[in-house]
Amino acid sequence: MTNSAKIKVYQEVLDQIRLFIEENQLSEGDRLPSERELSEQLNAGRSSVREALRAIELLGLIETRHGEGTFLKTYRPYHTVELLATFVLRQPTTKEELLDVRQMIEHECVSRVHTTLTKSDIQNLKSQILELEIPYIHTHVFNYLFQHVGNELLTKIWHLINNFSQTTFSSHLNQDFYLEFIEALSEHNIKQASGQIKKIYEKY
Amino acid sequence: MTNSAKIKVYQEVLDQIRLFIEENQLSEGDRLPSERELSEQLNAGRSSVREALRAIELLGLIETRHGEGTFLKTYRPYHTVELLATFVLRQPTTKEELLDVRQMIEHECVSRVHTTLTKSDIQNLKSQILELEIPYIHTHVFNYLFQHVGNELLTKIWHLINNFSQTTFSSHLNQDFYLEFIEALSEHNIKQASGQIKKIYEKY
DNA sequence: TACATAGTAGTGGTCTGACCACTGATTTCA
DNA sequence: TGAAATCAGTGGTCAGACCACTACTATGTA
Repeated sequence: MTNSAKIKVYQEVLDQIRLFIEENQLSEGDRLPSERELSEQLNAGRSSVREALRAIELLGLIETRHGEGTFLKTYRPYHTVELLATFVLRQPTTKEELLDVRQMIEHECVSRVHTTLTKSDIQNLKSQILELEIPYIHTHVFNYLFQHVGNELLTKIWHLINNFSQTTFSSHLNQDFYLEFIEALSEHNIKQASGQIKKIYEKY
Repeated sequence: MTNSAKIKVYQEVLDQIRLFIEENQLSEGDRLPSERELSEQLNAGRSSVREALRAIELLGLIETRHGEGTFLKTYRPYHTVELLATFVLRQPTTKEELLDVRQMIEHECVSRVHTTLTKSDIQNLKSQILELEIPYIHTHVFNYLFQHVGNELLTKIWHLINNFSQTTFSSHLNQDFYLEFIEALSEHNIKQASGQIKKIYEKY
Protein backbone atom coordinates (compact mmCIF):
# COMPACT_ATOMS: atom_id res chain seq x y z
CA MET A 1 0.00 0.00 0.00
CA THR A 2 2.61 2.50 1.02
CA ASN A 3 4.69 1.04 -1.67
CA SER A 4 6.06 3.31 -4.33
CA ALA A 5 5.19 6.49 -2.52
CA LYS A 6 8.49 6.47 -0.66
CA ILE A 7 10.63 9.34 -1.69
CA LYS A 8 14.10 9.40 -0.34
CA VAL A 9 15.38 12.44 1.40
CA TYR A 10 18.26 12.90 -0.98
CA GLN A 11 15.85 12.97 -3.88
CA GLU A 12 13.89 15.67 -2.22
CA VAL A 13 17.04 17.61 -1.49
CA LEU A 14 17.92 17.26 -5.12
CA ASP A 15 14.69 18.84 -6.19
CA GLN A 16 15.03 21.58 -3.64
CA ILE A 17 18.49 22.44 -4.83
CA ARG A 18 17.29 22.54 -8.39
CA LEU A 19 14.45 24.76 -7.30
CA PHE A 20 16.81 27.00 -5.44
CA ILE A 21 18.95 27.38 -8.50
CA GLU A 22 15.98 28.32 -10.60
CA GLU A 23 14.41 30.69 -8.17
CA ASN A 24 17.60 32.55 -7.50
CA GLN A 25 18.58 32.52 -11.13
CA LEU A 26 21.97 31.10 -10.32
CA SER A 27 24.33 30.54 -13.17
CA GLU A 28 27.76 29.05 -13.55
CA GLY A 29 30.25 30.14 -10.95
CA ASP A 30 27.63 31.08 -8.41
CA ARG A 31 27.83 29.57 -4.99
CA LEU A 32 25.29 27.30 -3.40
CA PRO A 33 24.46 27.47 0.29
CA SER A 34 26.78 25.47 2.48
CA GLU A 35 25.99 21.89 3.33
CA ARG A 36 25.12 22.82 6.87
CA GLU A 37 22.84 25.61 5.74
CA LEU A 38 21.04 23.36 3.31
CA SER A 39 20.79 20.72 5.95
CA GLU A 40 19.12 23.12 8.31
CA GLN A 41 16.90 24.87 5.79
CA LEU A 42 15.66 21.67 4.21
CA ASN A 43 15.32 19.97 7.53
CA ALA A 44 17.52 17.09 6.53
CA GLY A 45 20.65 15.52 7.85
CA ARG A 46 23.89 16.76 6.46
CA SER A 47 24.71 13.32 5.13
CA SER A 48 21.55 13.30 3.07
CA VAL A 49 22.41 16.68 1.67
CA ARG A 50 25.82 15.38 0.83
CA GLU A 51 24.40 12.38 -0.96
CA ALA A 52 22.44 14.70 -3.17
CA LEU A 53 25.39 16.98 -3.78
CA ARG A 54 27.72 14.11 -4.58
CA ALA A 55 25.25 12.81 -7.10
CA ILE A 56 24.96 16.18 -8.77
CA GLU A 57 28.70 16.52 -8.68
CA LEU A 58 29.18 13.21 -10.41
CA LEU A 59 26.87 14.40 -13.12
CA GLY A 60 29.25 17.28 -13.57
CA LEU A 61 26.80 19.99 -12.69
CA ILE A 62 28.50 21.38 -9.64
CA GLU A 63 31.99 21.76 -8.40
CA THR A 64 33.06 21.49 -4.85
CA ARG A 65 35.96 23.38 -3.40
CA HIS A 66 37.28 22.31 -0.06
CA GLY A 67 37.11 25.11 2.43
CA GLU A 68 35.22 27.37 0.06
CA GLY A 69 31.93 25.89 -0.90
CA THR A 70 29.92 24.40 -3.68
CA PHE A 71 29.63 26.13 -7.01
CA LEU A 72 27.61 25.79 -10.14
CA LYS A 73 29.60 24.66 -13.07
CA THR A 74 29.23 24.60 -16.79
CA TYR A 75 28.08 21.19 -17.74
CA ARG A 76 30.96 19.11 -18.97
CA PRO A 77 30.46 15.41 -19.01
CA TYR A 78 33.87 14.10 -18.12
CA HIS A 79 33.60 11.49 -15.52
CA THR A 80 30.01 10.84 -16.28
CA VAL A 81 30.57 9.61 -19.75
CA GLU A 82 33.55 7.57 -18.76
CA LEU A 83 31.65 6.04 -15.95
CA LEU A 84 28.71 5.22 -18.08
CA ALA A 85 30.73 3.80 -20.88
CA THR A 86 31.31 0.41 -19.32
CA PHE A 87 27.66 -0.01 -18.69
CA VAL A 88 26.33 1.35 -21.90
CA LEU A 89 28.49 -0.87 -24.01
CA ARG A 90 26.68 -3.91 -22.80
CA GLN A 91 23.31 -2.71 -23.91
CA PRO A 92 22.77 -2.54 -27.63
CA THR A 93 19.25 -1.25 -27.39
CA THR A 94 20.18 1.91 -25.64
CA LYS A 95 23.04 2.50 -27.98
CA GLU A 96 20.72 2.20 -30.92
CA GLU A 97 18.26 4.65 -29.45
CA LEU A 98 21.00 7.09 -28.77
CA LEU A 99 22.32 6.97 -32.30
CA ASP A 100 18.85 6.97 -33.72
CA VAL A 101 17.96 10.23 -32.05
CA ARG A 102 21.32 11.73 -32.80
CA GLN A 103 20.94 10.99 -36.46
CA MET A 104 17.52 12.52 -36.47
CA ILE A 105 18.75 15.71 -34.90
CA GLU A 106 21.72 15.96 -37.19
CA HIS A 107 19.46 15.50 -40.14
CA GLU A 108 17.31 18.31 -38.89
CA CYS A 109 20.39 20.42 -38.41
CA VAL A 110 21.42 19.93 -41.99
CA SER A 111 18.06 20.79 -43.40
CA ARG A 112 17.96 23.96 -41.35
CA VAL A 113 21.45 25.17 -41.85
CA HIS A 114 22.01 24.79 -45.55
CA THR A 115 20.44 28.10 -46.37
CA THR A 116 22.31 30.15 -43.82
CA LEU A 117 25.86 29.08 -44.47
CA THR A 118 28.02 31.59 -46.28
CA LYS A 119 30.87 30.82 -48.60
CA SER A 120 33.38 31.78 -45.99
CA ASP A 121 31.73 29.54 -43.44
CA ILE A 122 32.17 26.66 -45.79
CA GLN A 123 35.75 27.61 -46.42
CA ASN A 124 36.47 27.89 -42.73
CA LEU A 125 34.99 24.59 -41.89
CA LYS A 126 36.80 22.84 -44.68
CA SER A 127 40.17 24.08 -43.61
CA GLN A 128 39.43 23.12 -40.02
CA ILE A 129 38.51 19.62 -41.03
CA LEU A 130 41.86 19.10 -42.66
CA GLU A 131 43.62 19.78 -39.42
CA LEU A 132 41.61 17.37 -37.32
CA GLU A 133 42.11 13.74 -36.57
CA ILE A 134 39.42 11.41 -37.73
CA PRO A 135 37.66 10.73 -34.44
CA TYR A 136 37.16 14.42 -33.81
CA ILE A 137 35.84 15.49 -37.15
CA HIS A 138 32.24 14.57 -36.75
CA THR A 139 31.69 16.36 -33.49
CA HIS A 140 33.56 19.38 -34.71
CA VAL A 141 31.60 19.65 -37.91
CA PHE A 142 28.24 19.51 -36.25
CA ASN A 143 29.42 21.72 -33.47
CA TYR A 144 30.14 24.26 -36.14
CA LEU A 145 26.93 23.73 -38.01
CA PHE A 146 24.80 24.02 -34.93
CA GLN A 147 26.15 27.48 -34.34
CA HIS A 148 24.20 28.51 -37.38
CA VAL A 149 21.01 26.72 -36.58
CA GLY A 150 19.64 29.43 -34.39
CA ASN A 151 17.97 27.19 -31.90
CA GLU A 152 19.97 26.84 -28.74
CA LEU A 153 17.66 24.29 -27.26
CA LEU A 154 18.10 21.96 -30.16
CA THR A 155 21.80 22.55 -30.01
CA LYS A 156 21.96 21.71 -26.34
CA ILE A 157 20.06 18.52 -26.87
CA TRP A 158 22.43 17.51 -29.57
CA HIS A 159 25.41 18.24 -27.38
CA LEU A 160 23.95 16.18 -24.62
CA ILE A 161 23.29 13.21 -26.80
CA ASN A 162 26.49 13.54 -28.69
CA ASN A 163 28.47 13.43 -25.49
CA PHE A 164 26.74 10.31 -24.42
CA SER A 165 27.17 8.47 -27.63
CA GLN A 166 30.75 9.50 -28.16
CA THR A 167 32.28 6.80 -26.04
CA THR A 168 30.50 3.99 -27.74
CA PHE A 169 30.48 5.37 -31.18
CA SER A 170 32.76 7.51 -33.20
CA SER A 171 32.69 8.07 -36.87
CA HIS A 172 35.47 6.34 -38.71
CA LEU A 173 34.98 8.30 -41.87
CA ASN A 174 37.84 10.43 -43.02
CA GLN A 175 38.33 14.03 -43.95
CA ASP A 176 37.41 13.52 -47.58
CA PHE A 177 34.06 12.18 -46.63
CA TYR A 178 33.19 15.20 -44.55
CA LEU A 179 34.54 17.57 -47.16
CA GLU A 180 32.14 16.05 -49.63
CA PHE A 181 29.40 16.38 -47.10
CA ILE A 182 30.11 20.06 -46.64
CA GLU A 183 30.32 20.54 -50.36
CA ALA A 184 26.86 19.08 -50.78
CA LEU A 185 25.65 21.44 -48.12
CA SER A 186 27.09 24.47 -49.78
CA GLU A 187 25.38 23.53 -53.00
CA HIS A 188 22.10 23.27 -51.16
CA ASN A 189 22.00 19.65 -52.10
CA ILE A 190 20.16 18.40 -49.05
CA LYS A 191 19.42 15.07 -50.59
CA GLN A 192 23.05 14.23 -50.91
CA ALA A 193 23.98 15.70 -47.56
CA SER A 194 21.27 13.66 -45.89
CA GLY A 195 22.48 10.62 -47.70
CA GLN A 196 25.92 11.22 -46.30
CA ILE A 197 24.58 11.38 -42.78
CA LYS A 198 22.88 8.08 -43.26
CA LYS A 199 26.16 6.62 -44.38
CA ILE A 200 27.76 7.68 -41.18
CA TYR A 201 25.36 5.56 -39.21
CA GLU A 202 24.98 2.75 -41.66
CA LYS A 203 27.30 0.26 -40.07
CA TYR A 204 25.81 0.48 -36.65
CA MET B 1 51.84 20.96 -4.82
CA THR B 2 49.42 18.49 -3.36
CA ASN B 3 46.83 20.31 -5.28
CA SER B 4 44.74 18.37 -7.73
CA ALA B 5 45.98 15.02 -6.54
CA LYS B 6 43.25 14.86 -3.96
CA ILE B 7 40.94 12.07 -4.70
CA LYS B 8 37.84 11.89 -2.64
CA VAL B 9 36.91 8.68 -0.95
CA TYR B 10 33.62 8.42 -2.71
CA GLN B 11 35.38 8.61 -6.04
CA GLU B 12 37.61 5.77 -5.05
CA VAL B 13 34.67 3.75 -3.86
CA LEU B 14 33.04 4.42 -7.19
CA ASP B 15 35.98 2.97 -9.04
CA GLN B 16 36.15 0.01 -6.75
CA ILE B 17 32.51 -0.76 -7.28
CA ARG B 18 32.93 -0.56 -11.00
CA LEU B 19 35.90 -2.84 -10.74
CA PHE B 20 33.96 -5.24 -8.63
CA ILE B 21 31.22 -5.38 -11.21
CA GLU B 22 33.62 -6.05 -14.01
CA GLU B 23 35.68 -8.65 -12.19
CA ASN B 24 32.69 -10.56 -11.04
CA GLN B 25 30.95 -10.20 -14.37
CA LEU B 26 27.84 -8.91 -12.74
CA SER B 27 24.95 -8.11 -14.97
CA GLU B 28 21.54 -6.62 -14.49
CA GLY B 29 19.64 -7.95 -11.56
CA ASP B 30 22.70 -9.09 -9.70
CA ARG B 31 23.22 -7.91 -6.19
CA LEU B 32 26.05 -5.78 -4.94
CA PRO B 33 27.61 -6.26 -1.52
CA SER B 34 25.81 -4.48 1.26
CA GLU B 35 26.81 -0.99 2.26
CA ARG B 36 28.36 -2.23 5.44
CA GLU B 37 30.33 -4.88 3.64
CA LEU B 38 31.63 -2.43 1.09
CA SER B 39 32.45 -0.03 3.86
CA GLU B 40 34.55 -2.62 5.59
CA GLN B 41 36.17 -4.13 2.53
CA LEU B 42 37.09 -0.80 1.02
CA ASN B 43 38.15 0.62 4.32
CA ALA B 44 35.83 3.58 4.06
CA GLY B 45 33.05 4.99 6.15
CA ARG B 46 29.58 3.87 5.33
CA SER B 47 28.58 7.41 4.52
CA SER B 48 31.24 7.62 1.86
CA VAL B 49 30.07 4.37 0.37
CA ARG B 50 26.56 5.72 0.35
CA GLU B 51 27.63 8.89 -1.41
CA ALA B 52 29.08 6.76 -4.16
CA LEU B 53 26.04 4.53 -4.35
CA ARG B 54 23.65 7.44 -4.43
CA ALA B 55 25.58 8.97 -7.27
CA ILE B 56 25.49 5.75 -9.23
CA GLU B 57 21.85 5.39 -8.46
CA LEU B 58 21.07 8.82 -9.75
CA LEU B 59 22.79 7.92 -12.95
CA GLY B 60 20.36 5.07 -13.21
CA LEU B 61 22.90 2.30 -13.01
CA ILE B 62 21.77 0.64 -9.84
CA GLU B 63 18.58 0.17 -7.97
CA THR B 64 18.26 0.09 -4.26
CA ARG B 65 15.66 -1.91 -2.42
CA HIS B 66 15.05 -1.15 1.21
CA GLY B 67 15.69 -4.19 3.34
CA GLU B 68 17.03 -6.20 0.45
CA GLY B 69 20.09 -4.65 -1.02
CA THR B 70 21.51 -2.88 -4.03
CA PHE B 71 21.09 -4.32 -7.48
CA LEU B 72 22.44 -3.69 -10.90
CA LYS B 73 19.93 -2.29 -13.28
CA THR B 74 19.56 -1.97 -16.98
CA TYR B 75 20.90 1.35 -17.99
CA ARG B 76 18.59 3.63 -19.85
CA PRO B 77 20.11 6.74 -21.27
CA TYR B 78 16.95 8.75 -21.04
CA HIS B 79 17.18 8.64 -17.28
CA THR B 80 20.38 10.54 -17.34
CA VAL B 81 19.42 12.70 -20.22
CA GLU B 82 16.24 13.65 -18.48
CA LEU B 83 18.02 14.44 -15.31
CA LEU B 84 20.63 16.53 -17.00
CA ALA B 85 18.06 18.20 -19.12
CA THR B 86 16.27 19.60 -16.15
CA PHE B 87 19.47 21.30 -15.19
CA VAL B 88 20.94 22.08 -18.54
CA LEU B 89 17.85 23.12 -20.40
CA ARG B 90 16.29 25.21 -17.73
CA GLN B 91 18.29 28.22 -18.79
CA PRO B 92 17.07 30.94 -21.08
CA THR B 93 15.08 28.92 -23.49
CA THR B 94 12.65 30.98 -25.44
CA LYS B 95 9.15 29.88 -26.05
CA GLU B 96 9.82 29.87 -29.76
CA GLU B 97 12.71 27.47 -29.47
CA LEU B 98 10.73 25.20 -27.26
CA LEU B 99 7.85 25.00 -29.65
CA ASP B 100 10.16 24.73 -32.59
CA VAL B 101 11.84 21.65 -31.20
CA ARG B 102 8.58 20.22 -30.04
CA GLN B 103 7.11 20.53 -33.45
CA MET B 104 10.13 18.89 -34.97
CA ILE B 105 9.92 15.94 -32.62
CA GLU B 106 6.21 15.53 -33.13
CA HIS B 107 6.73 15.60 -36.82
CA GLU B 108 9.30 12.87 -36.46
CA CYS B 109 6.90 10.93 -34.32
CA VAL B 110 4.25 11.06 -36.97
CA SER B 111 6.53 9.94 -39.74
CA ARG B 112 7.70 7.02 -37.64
CA VAL B 113 4.42 5.88 -36.26
CA HIS B 114 2.11 5.92 -39.23
CA THR B 115 3.14 2.47 -40.36
CA THR B 116 2.81 0.76 -37.02
CA LEU B 117 -0.63 1.86 -35.99
CA THR B 118 -3.34 -0.74 -36.22
CA LYS B 119 -6.99 -0.12 -36.95
CA SER B 120 -7.89 -0.73 -33.35
CA ASP B 121 -5.22 1.71 -32.19
CA ILE B 122 -6.84 4.35 -34.31
CA GLN B 123 -10.25 3.46 -33.04
CA ASN B 124 -9.07 3.56 -29.45
CA LEU B 125 -7.46 6.89 -29.80
CA LYS B 126 -10.44 8.41 -31.52
CA SER B 127 -12.83 7.40 -28.83
CA GLN B 128 -10.46 8.69 -26.18
CA ILE B 129 -10.24 12.04 -27.86
CA LEU B 130 -13.96 12.50 -27.70
CA GLU B 131 -13.88 12.23 -23.95
CA LEU B 132 -11.18 14.78 -23.37
CA GLU B 133 -11.32 18.47 -22.85
CA ILE B 134 -9.61 20.59 -25.42
CA PRO B 135 -6.48 21.55 -23.49
CA TYR B 136 -5.64 17.93 -22.80
CA ILE B 137 -6.11 16.48 -26.24
CA HIS B 138 -2.78 17.35 -27.75
CA THR B 139 -0.68 15.85 -25.00
CA HIS B 140 -2.83 12.79 -24.84
CA VAL B 141 -2.68 12.12 -28.54
CA PHE B 142 1.06 12.32 -28.75
CA ASN B 143 1.45 10.45 -25.55
CA TYR B 144 -0.43 7.68 -27.22
CA LEU B 145 1.47 7.89 -30.46
CA PHE B 146 4.85 7.87 -28.79
CA GLN B 147 4.04 4.54 -27.24
CA HIS B 148 4.33 3.12 -30.71
CA VAL B 149 7.48 4.89 -31.72
CA GLY B 150 9.82 2.38 -30.16
CA ASN B 151 12.46 4.82 -29.06
CA GLU B 152 12.22 5.57 -25.38
CA LEU B 153 14.85 8.22 -25.49
CA LEU B 154 13.02 10.23 -28.08
CA THR B 155 9.83 9.76 -26.16
CA LYS B 156 11.41 11.00 -22.98
CA ILE B 157 12.73 14.06 -24.68
CA TRP B 158 9.32 14.86 -26.03
CA HIS B 159 7.77 14.44 -22.62
CA LEU B 160 10.28 16.79 -21.16
CA ILE B 161 9.80 19.45 -23.73
CA ASN B 162 6.10 19.02 -23.68
CA ASN B 163 6.06 19.54 -19.94
CA PHE B 164 8.17 22.62 -20.24
CA SER B 165 6.04 24.15 -22.91
CA GLN B 166 2.70 23.23 -21.50
CA THR B 167 2.56 26.17 -19.18
CA THR B 168 3.05 28.68 -21.91
CA PHE B 169 1.33 26.95 -24.72
CA SER B 170 -1.63 24.72 -25.13
CA SER B 171 -3.36 23.81 -28.28
CA HIS B 172 -6.75 25.44 -28.71
CA LEU B 173 -7.82 23.14 -31.49
CA ASN B 174 -10.83 20.99 -30.89
CA GLN B 175 -11.62 17.31 -31.07
CA ASP B 176 -12.60 17.42 -34.72
CA PHE B 177 -9.25 18.74 -35.69
CA TYR B 178 -7.40 15.93 -33.98
CA LEU B 179 -9.80 13.34 -35.33
CA GLU B 180 -8.96 14.51 -38.81
CA PHE B 181 -5.31 14.36 -37.91
CA ILE B 182 -5.61 10.76 -36.78
CA GLU B 183 -7.62 9.91 -39.83
CA ALA B 184 -4.83 11.19 -42.05
CA LEU B 185 -2.41 9.08 -40.08
CA SER B 186 -4.42 5.95 -40.49
CA GLU B 187 -4.55 6.50 -44.22
CA HIS B 188 -0.77 6.84 -44.24
CA ASN B 189 -1.22 10.32 -45.48
CA ILE B 190 1.84 11.82 -43.87
CA LYS B 191 1.65 14.95 -45.94
CA GLN B 192 -1.70 15.87 -44.53
CA ALA B 193 -0.82 14.80 -41.04
CA SER B 194 2.30 16.90 -41.12
CA GLY B 195 0.29 19.78 -42.43
CA GLN B 196 -2.02 19.45 -39.48
CA ILE B 197 0.88 19.60 -37.07
CA LYS B 198 2.04 22.78 -38.66
CA LYS B 199 -1.39 24.23 -38.21
CA ILE B 200 -1.22 23.57 -34.52
CA TYR B 201 1.80 25.78 -34.23
CA GLU B 202 0.87 28.32 -36.81
CA LYS B 203 -0.36 31.06 -34.56
CA TYR B 204 2.65 31.06 -32.33
C1' DT C 1 52.75 53.03 7.32
C1' DA C 2 53.54 48.65 5.26
C1' DC C 3 53.72 44.00 5.35
C1' DA C 4 54.33 39.54 7.03
C1' DT C 5 52.26 36.48 10.53
C1' DA C 6 49.08 34.26 13.55
C1' DG C 7 44.61 33.48 14.54
C1' DT C 8 39.78 32.51 13.50
C1' DA C 9 35.39 31.43 11.43
C1' DG C 10 33.32 28.92 7.98
C1' DT C 11 33.47 25.23 4.68
C1' DG C 12 33.88 20.62 2.67
C1' DG C 13 35.69 15.60 3.80
C1' DT C 14 35.19 11.71 6.55
C1' DC C 15 34.09 8.54 10.11
C1' DT C 16 31.40 6.49 13.88
C1' DG C 17 27.53 5.06 16.12
C1' DA C 18 22.96 5.12 16.80
C1' DC C 19 18.09 4.36 15.49
C1' DC C 20 14.33 3.32 12.31
C1' DA C 21 11.80 0.71 8.60
C1' DC C 22 11.70 -2.86 5.68
C1' DT C 23 12.51 -7.73 3.79
C1' DG C 24 13.04 -12.57 3.92
C1' DA C 25 13.82 -16.56 6.40
C1' DT C 26 13.31 -19.03 10.63
C1' DT C 27 11.14 -20.45 14.56
C1' DT C 28 7.27 -21.00 17.34
C1' DC C 29 2.92 -22.42 18.54
C1' DA C 30 -2.01 -23.37 18.12
C1' DT D 1 -0.29 -27.96 8.77
C1' DG D 2 -0.38 -23.27 8.60
C1' DA D 3 -0.49 -18.83 10.52
C1' DA D 4 1.96 -15.73 13.55
C1' DA D 5 5.87 -14.06 15.99
C1' DT D 6 10.69 -13.55 15.91
C1' DC D 7 15.12 -12.42 14.16
C1' DA D 8 19.03 -11.21 11.31
C1' DG D 9 20.42 -8.46 7.59
C1' DT D 10 19.75 -4.45 4.80
C1' DG D 11 18.98 0.27 3.34
C1' DG D 12 17.47 5.20 5.22
C1' DT D 13 18.56 8.82 8.16
C1' DC D 14 20.46 11.60 11.59
C1' DA D 15 23.64 13.79 15.04
C1' DG D 16 28.01 14.68 16.34
C1' DA D 17 32.66 14.59 16.18
C1' DC D 18 37.17 15.53 14.03
C1' DC D 19 40.23 16.87 10.23
C1' DA D 20 41.96 19.79 6.29
C1' DC D 21 41.46 23.64 3.80
C1' DT D 22 40.30 28.65 2.53
C1' DA D 23 39.53 33.35 3.14
C1' DC D 24 39.43 36.90 6.08
C1' DT D 25 40.84 39.51 10.25
C1' DA D 26 43.60 41.02 13.79
C1' DT D 27 48.10 41.41 15.45
C1' DG D 28 52.61 42.81 15.80
C1' DT D 29 56.98 44.10 14.02
C1' DA D 30 60.20 46.61 10.99
